[in-house]
Amino acid sequence: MTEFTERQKLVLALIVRDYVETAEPISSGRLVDHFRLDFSPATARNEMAILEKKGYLYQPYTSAGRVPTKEGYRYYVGKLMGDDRLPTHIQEMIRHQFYQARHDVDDWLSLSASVLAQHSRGAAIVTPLHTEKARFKHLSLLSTRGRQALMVIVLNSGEVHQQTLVLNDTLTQSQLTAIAARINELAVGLEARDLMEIEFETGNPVLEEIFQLVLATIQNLEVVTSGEIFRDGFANMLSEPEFSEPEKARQTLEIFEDRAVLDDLLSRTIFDSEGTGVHVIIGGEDIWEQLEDTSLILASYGDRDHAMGAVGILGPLRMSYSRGVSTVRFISDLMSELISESMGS
Amino acid sequence: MTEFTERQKLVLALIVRDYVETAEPISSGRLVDHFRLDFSPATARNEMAILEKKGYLYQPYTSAGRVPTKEGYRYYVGKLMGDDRLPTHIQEMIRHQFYQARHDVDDWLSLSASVLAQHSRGAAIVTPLHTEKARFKHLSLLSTRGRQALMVIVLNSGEVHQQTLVLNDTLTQSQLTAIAARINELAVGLEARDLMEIEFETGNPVLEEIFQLVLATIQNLEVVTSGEIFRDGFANMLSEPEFSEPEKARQTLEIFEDRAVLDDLLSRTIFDSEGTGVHVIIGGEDIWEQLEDTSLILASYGDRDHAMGAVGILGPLRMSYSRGVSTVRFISDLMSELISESMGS
DNA sequence: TCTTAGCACTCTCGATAGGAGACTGCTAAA
DNA sequence: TTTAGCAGTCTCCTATCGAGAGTGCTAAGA
Repeated sequence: MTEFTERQKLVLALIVRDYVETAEPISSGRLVDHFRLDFSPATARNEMAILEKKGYLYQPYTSAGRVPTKEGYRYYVGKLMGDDRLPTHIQEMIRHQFYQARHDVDDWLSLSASVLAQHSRGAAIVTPLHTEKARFKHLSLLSTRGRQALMVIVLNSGEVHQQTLVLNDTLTQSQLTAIAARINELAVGLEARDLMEIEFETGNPVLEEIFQLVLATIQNLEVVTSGEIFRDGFANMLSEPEFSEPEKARQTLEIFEDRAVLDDLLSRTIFDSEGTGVHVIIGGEDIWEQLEDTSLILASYGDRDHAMGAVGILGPLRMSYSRGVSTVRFISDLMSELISESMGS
Repeated sequence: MTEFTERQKLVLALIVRDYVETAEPISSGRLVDHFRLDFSPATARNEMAILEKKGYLYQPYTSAGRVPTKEGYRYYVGKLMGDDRLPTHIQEMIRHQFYQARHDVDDWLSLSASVLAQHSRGAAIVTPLHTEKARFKHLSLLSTRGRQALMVIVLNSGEVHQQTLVLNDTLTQSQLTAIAARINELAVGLEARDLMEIEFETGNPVLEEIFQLVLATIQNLEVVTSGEIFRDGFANMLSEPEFSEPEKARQTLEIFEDRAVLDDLLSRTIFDSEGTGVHVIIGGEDIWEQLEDTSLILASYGDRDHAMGAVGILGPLRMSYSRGVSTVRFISDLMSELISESMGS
């Protein structure tokens, strides 16, 4: 990678910052003026020409100001952007909101989405906790109505999965409790592949039916990212000028609504990263074509030994990366902290 | 209400249908031509002038074609629109999809949303089952991780509510099971107000803490529409020309993302209607100002004696009401049928 | 060698104008 | 009561033009 002089880096950084705010191409005059630089517009123009030749800036038309390219954003995020923290009073405010909702972990998730959306002004995405290795801990069966029963499976990681079953007969709660107790006895602590080995001497068909369902559910858990994805704040994005063409807005919203794409992105974030760092995906990084005009800032939370989830935001290329990264980082740290706290000592 | 001649009704109906398709003001010439009417454009113009004077049509500008007003749509939906059914092969297709997902009632909900969105080409909204009178049936406590425990409450209606608790101490599964058993003993069959009367002789603080939470949850259930709302297909709406101005799209998306508004609308639909009919809310009916430019088609499902939920779609005023109504009606009937079936005999 | 003033050049954007085309309402005849 | 004919109106498209913004280049200055 080509290296730049300090002044070139400064010019690039300022153009990114200014463009993110104004959404208008930045001219040499404006740059020098607005940031009170100690060199002249002509010098700035020379630097900008160099940055453009190297592919970090581009001109919408012959005599317009400059706009960062994807490469420009990437360089900015990687090398130029300081790692800001959220201001302390905002951190306090957010913490306060979370502690008010302290009894319900699910509330934390939707609260995360809402806080992320509000502070980053992008669209927020949050997934619940999820483990790779599903190890059976406990099963509960609840009679709900008629032939319906709710099956709740708890895994060792603390991950909860549930499903409403429609059985062949109506069973009472005590019958269901008995069946659940029997399965718990046999299956506790086992992984899916071990569960398959269990032989049933009982000729009880109901028990076997339910057991098969438990088995299927656990196996399924190891493959698919489970649970609901919490979303919020897409409306924010429609205010951005890049979505004034409805076709572009539609395409982006389709990504946001499409579980398949999100699952792919999020699961890579959760399991592929070494550290707990924040991932910034700018313009799809030439892997996801649909994301050409959008950027994502993603981070995982939880801990590798138990279960992890992901939080993130989605915005136009021209988004405030520093605000986004600091918000996402803060929320993911906060979630990790809350979860580890609630695991007790 | 003023009555119209048959021909006036015909003209109104055709204008609505044609405008819904083309999104362009309908001229007298186009109308006669396209529908091969046996009167002349001049006659059509006269009728259109009358319909405009009565407030059912309007002209975007002096010499443009006509567009239906909200009143026009309302008259069309109320008196002119036939009650079409979905084509049989589509019905079969949808049924097939539902029967494939027959083990999980929650899947039915998200499937409903997806099917509604796809067939109506609008944005779909689906709520889970909900009762007005919450009567305690069964409680289950599951140890998940550390101090966290999952509380699952089943009501007599079959409605399930759950919450992750963060307790003061780490409890084992068997301790939790014992506590749940104790509460079940005391509380089965009671309503929230009866639950409040129970006196605790036990000096067990953990039991009392959990009991208070159960109580709070049940009381809460009677007030708030509970559970997640399933949404899908907002991207469809962005293709409509009425949302080419991003500001309008943003406002509409905000409604779609805002639980408060949806809860209001949906709970009215569930509990205020006499029959199981389909409600069409056009332009907010002068009650909801935010809905001025949108229409909703809503219906409830389930049965009044147990629990009900709502399904619906949201679209621009210029939406295909006949397709919308037939889709919503079919889905709500199908859901009712599936749920009553699964209640056994 | 690096920086900067000066200047010609390019391109967008907004305003203005004009004309084609689409529909209407009205009038008068069938 | 219906309809042909017609004048009138308004939008929308296109073309034109000038102002303004910003650049790249050149040549002079530090």
